[in-house]
Amino acid sequence: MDEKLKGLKIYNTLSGSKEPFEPIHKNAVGMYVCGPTLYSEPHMGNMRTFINFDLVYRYLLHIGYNVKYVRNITDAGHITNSAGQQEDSIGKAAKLEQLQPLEIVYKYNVRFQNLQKIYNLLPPTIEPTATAHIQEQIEIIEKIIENGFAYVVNGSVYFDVQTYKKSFDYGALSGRKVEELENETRELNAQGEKRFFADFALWKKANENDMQIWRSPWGDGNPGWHIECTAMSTKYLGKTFDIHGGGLDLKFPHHEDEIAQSCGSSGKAPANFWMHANMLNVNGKKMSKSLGNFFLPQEIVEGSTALFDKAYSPNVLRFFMMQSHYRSTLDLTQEALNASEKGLARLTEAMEILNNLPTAKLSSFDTQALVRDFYAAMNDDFNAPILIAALFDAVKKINLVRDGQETITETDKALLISEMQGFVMDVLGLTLEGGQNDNRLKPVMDLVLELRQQARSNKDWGTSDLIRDGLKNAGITVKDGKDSTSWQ
RNA sequence: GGUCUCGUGGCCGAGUGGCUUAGGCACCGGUCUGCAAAACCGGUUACAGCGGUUCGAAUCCGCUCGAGACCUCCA
Repeated sequence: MDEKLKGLKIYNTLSGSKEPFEPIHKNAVGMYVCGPTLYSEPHMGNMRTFINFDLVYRYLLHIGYNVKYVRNITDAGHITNSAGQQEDSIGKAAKLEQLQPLEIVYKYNVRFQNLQKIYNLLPPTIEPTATAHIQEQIEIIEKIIENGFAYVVNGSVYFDVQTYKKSFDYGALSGRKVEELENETRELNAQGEKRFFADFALWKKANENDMQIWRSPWGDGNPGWHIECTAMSTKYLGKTFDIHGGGLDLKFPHHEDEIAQSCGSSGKAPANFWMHANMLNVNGKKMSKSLGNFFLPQEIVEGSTALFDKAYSPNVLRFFMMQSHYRSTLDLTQEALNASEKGLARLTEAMEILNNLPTAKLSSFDTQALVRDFYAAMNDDFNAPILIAALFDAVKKINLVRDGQETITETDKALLISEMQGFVMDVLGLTLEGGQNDNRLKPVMDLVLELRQQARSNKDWGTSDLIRDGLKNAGITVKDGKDSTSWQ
C-alpha cells in the first residue's frame, strides 16, 4: 500500500507542472472543490467537473488516504460585476419562479443530490452552504480589514489589491499581472466606490430589492462572491490544506481572489495543490447556460434531449468522460457516446467472463505487470484514459484465456478480479449492470437456450433462428461460443 | 483589444525529442460458426501548414492559418 502512495503526481496549476503529491498530514488529505450555484438545474458540463473530482476523491481513497472532501453549495447569490452593477442570480430566479431564494436553492439541490446518485458520485464528507456561514465570512472580512488589505466604503467592503500586492503576489495562480489587467478589460469599468479597478467586493451593501439580506458590522448587506469559499474551506480544512479544485473557468478571478483573501486574512496560502478540470464542449464550444447549448444530465439518461436520438445510461456518460483526461476539453457527440457504449459493454462482459475463467498451474502472461499499469496510469495525474487502455489490455487477455489461447493461475485470477473490480467500480465509479445476474431471468434463459441447442443439434435452423431473433427483439443478444452459448 | 490554451488517422481521445502498432468505436481481410453475432488474429488511415534547432521532432523554437477559454456570472 505504501508503494502505491508514493508514486502519485498531480499537475499543480500554481507551478504549471506535475509535482509529487505530499499531503500536509501523513495519509490524510484535505480537499476543497467549488460546488454549484443552485439557481437552476445543473447541466452536463457542471457534472463533468464533479465527476472528475469524484475520480480524484475515489483514487485517493483507493490508495489508502483518509480524505476529507468539502464541496460547497452556493445559496447566497449576491454578485457584483466589473461595471459595478449588481445582479443576484438566485434572487432573480426566485422572482421569476415566485419563490423565496432558499426555496429555489432547495428545489435545485434536491435535483442535484438526485443527479449525484444517478451518476454514482460519492457524497463529499460535507456540503456546506454559504448562508449557514455568514458569520464566518464576516469574521474573515474583519481580519482582512484589520490587516489593512480591505477598506469600507458606504456600507460595502472592498479588497485592496494595490496594497495587497506589495506583500503578496496577486496573479500567482492565473499568471495575470495587475499592471496588465487594466489593458485586458474590454470595456471601461465603472469603478464607482472602488479605489482601484481590480479591487473586488468582500461585502456589498444591501439593495432595496435584494431578497437575501444579512446584518454585519458595516450595515445590512450580503457577502461578495469569493468570500464564502475562503470561509468554508478554512473552517473545515484549516488555513492551508492539500488540494483545491474547481472548473477551469473559476481560475480567474474566483480562485485568484480566494488566494488573496486567505493570504490577506491568515497570511497563508489556502492550498498547496490547485487542480482545474477542463470544460465539456458541444460542437467545439463550451457547454453553458448563456450559449444555450447545454443539456441536462437527466435528459440524456431519459433520452429526451433533441440532440440525441436515444437514451444513454449514466454509466456510459461516466465512461465517456473517463476516456479523456480531466485537464483536456472533451467534445460530446452522439457518435462518441455510441463508441463509449460499445466499449463499456465489452469491458463489462470481460469482467463477467473473468469471474468464471478456468485456471491453470501456470500463467502465460504477467498479471502483476498489468496491475502495475493500472496504478501507473492513475499515479500520473489521474490519467484515466491510460487506465482504460490498460484495462482493455486485460480484457484481451481474459478473452484469450477463455478461448484457451492463454492460461492463468488461481492466484493471478484472484488478483485480477480484485484489482479490476477495484479500478472499474471503486475508482472509475462504474456500476456493472445487466448481464446474466438477473435471478428470475436466468433459469428462463437457461431453458430457452437449452431448447435452442436441441434445435441446433437437429439442424433445425428455423427454430434456432426463431428463438435468436425473438430474443433479439426483446433486447437480449445470444452469443454462441465454441462449447457454450451465453446471452446479454 | 489583452492574457492563455489547443490543432493527432473516418469519430472520440492518450502520448511531449528516438523503442507507445496508445486505447475505444468504425472500416477491410482472416480464424471460429449451420449462418449471423460475439471473441480472437492481422490490416488500412496520423500528428494543421511553412521554416528552423538536432544525428533524429507529432513532441523544442519561430512564423502563418484555424479553433477555444479567460478578462462579466459560470463547473
